[in-house]
Amino acid sequence: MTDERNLFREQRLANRHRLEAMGIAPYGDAFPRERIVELAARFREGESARIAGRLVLIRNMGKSTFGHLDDGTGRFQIYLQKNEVGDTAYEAFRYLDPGDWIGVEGVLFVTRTGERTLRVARWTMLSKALLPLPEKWHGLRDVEQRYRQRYLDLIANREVRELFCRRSALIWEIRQFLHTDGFMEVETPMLQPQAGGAAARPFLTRYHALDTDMALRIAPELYLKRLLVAGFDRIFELNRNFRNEGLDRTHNPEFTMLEIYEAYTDVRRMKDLVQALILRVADRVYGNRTVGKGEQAIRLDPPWREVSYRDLVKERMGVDWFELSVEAARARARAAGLEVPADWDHLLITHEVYEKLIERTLIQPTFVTRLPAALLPLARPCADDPATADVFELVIRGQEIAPAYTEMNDPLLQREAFLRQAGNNLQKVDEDFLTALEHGMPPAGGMGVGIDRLVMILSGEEAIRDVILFPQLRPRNEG
RNA sequence: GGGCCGCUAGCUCAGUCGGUAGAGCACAUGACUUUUAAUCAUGUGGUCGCGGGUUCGAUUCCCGCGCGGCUCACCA
Repeated sequence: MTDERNLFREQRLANRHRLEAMGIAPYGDAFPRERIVELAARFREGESARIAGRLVLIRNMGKSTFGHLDDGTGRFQIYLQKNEVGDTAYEAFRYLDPGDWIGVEGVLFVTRTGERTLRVARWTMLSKALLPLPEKWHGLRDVEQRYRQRYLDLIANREVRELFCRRSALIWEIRQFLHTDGFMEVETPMLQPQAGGAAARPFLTRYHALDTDMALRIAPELYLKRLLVAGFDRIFELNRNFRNEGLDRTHNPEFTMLEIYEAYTDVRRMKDLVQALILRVADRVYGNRTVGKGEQAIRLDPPWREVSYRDLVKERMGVDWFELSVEAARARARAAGLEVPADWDHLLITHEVYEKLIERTLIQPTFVTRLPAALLPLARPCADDPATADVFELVIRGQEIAPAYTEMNDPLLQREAFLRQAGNNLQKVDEDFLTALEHGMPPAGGMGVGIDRLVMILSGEEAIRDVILFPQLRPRNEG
């Protein structure tokens, strides 16, 4: 396998040496040039042009040769004639291989079959490729290689390239939207002495200079709230979180999260904000409010359904669900096909019902409101019912896209909630954060938006690794 | 972590009911000065993922391992 690969490499190395023997440097210098996308827009026959790119196709016809140049903005056909470029330059062109980078200049014309083409007067070597491009008919299909050598995937598969261009445009659009709305982007620590703001296993590491353990953040929440204490009224952070959990179709250990906080508001403002944000990117980046295909097609046109957690559970498990004894609830959940350990209380059973039987059925955008306060220590309880939190979860295509809270800002209640969550393990309570709260945090609404999942939904993709350029894979080891 | 499936030429794939393998593209050589996944002719290219077992003989059957995919579990 390696020998075979080397054979191709040897042939290309031989071509490199032939070029060098002719006085042509295989790795050339900067080459000022016009982008192909711009050339295509201003094309006029007879005018001159200067472009550069990767030579993706070569069709040699004896004393003339056609090729296609791809510069990342587009593709353009080039044409060489032996008597035009001269014997030496034409001879040297024979030592080019598909995948090489070159620069060309010449005059524009239209071929007999109507294709816009550059007749090359001079060409310049920019970079020799020693390894071949993926197959030109079928592209690169091998899933493992697509992820391990994503650059080949991006060369060979146009739709993959477009997906990542859209992802970039989406992120730009979100930033622009928020800046226009008066939000300030901030950067808080990714390396934290104590991971907080969510319940997940962190990646742990060692900081030698301080001789102390550190964690990669699982969420930026507790630092962003410190900034609310500082008096910033509209802030957001758009960056990576790290969670040391399983790897599957919807989970990557590092993923991109947008967190937004706005002082003097609550969860209802977040509802309007997330809807406006998603519609903005759907309109401007995807140009469509219906995304995905078939039964999975998502209609983003408002209004979006809003329903309480309680009502959803009653809808699925019976109106008397919340009056049932633990034993009766357990029996009914088991009858519905769930595995329910004997020591679970009513709250845990109910949440299992929600996660396993209900959430995945919510395909169209749905705000699930009033979740159990016991599960959400960082949210403020509802005024009319302290057992439920004043929150929503935006669910689309069965996936949680954006949780939003009216944020907890009472330091005493916050401490109680932390202690309940930590099982009175004092190690886990973030005292620095509680101290900040004791200095006074204004009432605020806050929200997290899972960017990878949002891109998945808007792009109609089912696997998170298809929307991450370099998804996590098991490292290759020697055989 | 469990279950199932996959791994054959550089790429995309076929195939061998157990007798060491094929196609297209790519690559090489030749022909061709407006081609379009150029065409035509000739040719090169493989430890059939790795290791072990059964067998006269294993790419094929069995076991283990590696990597990947799907799925279940875990994951507020």
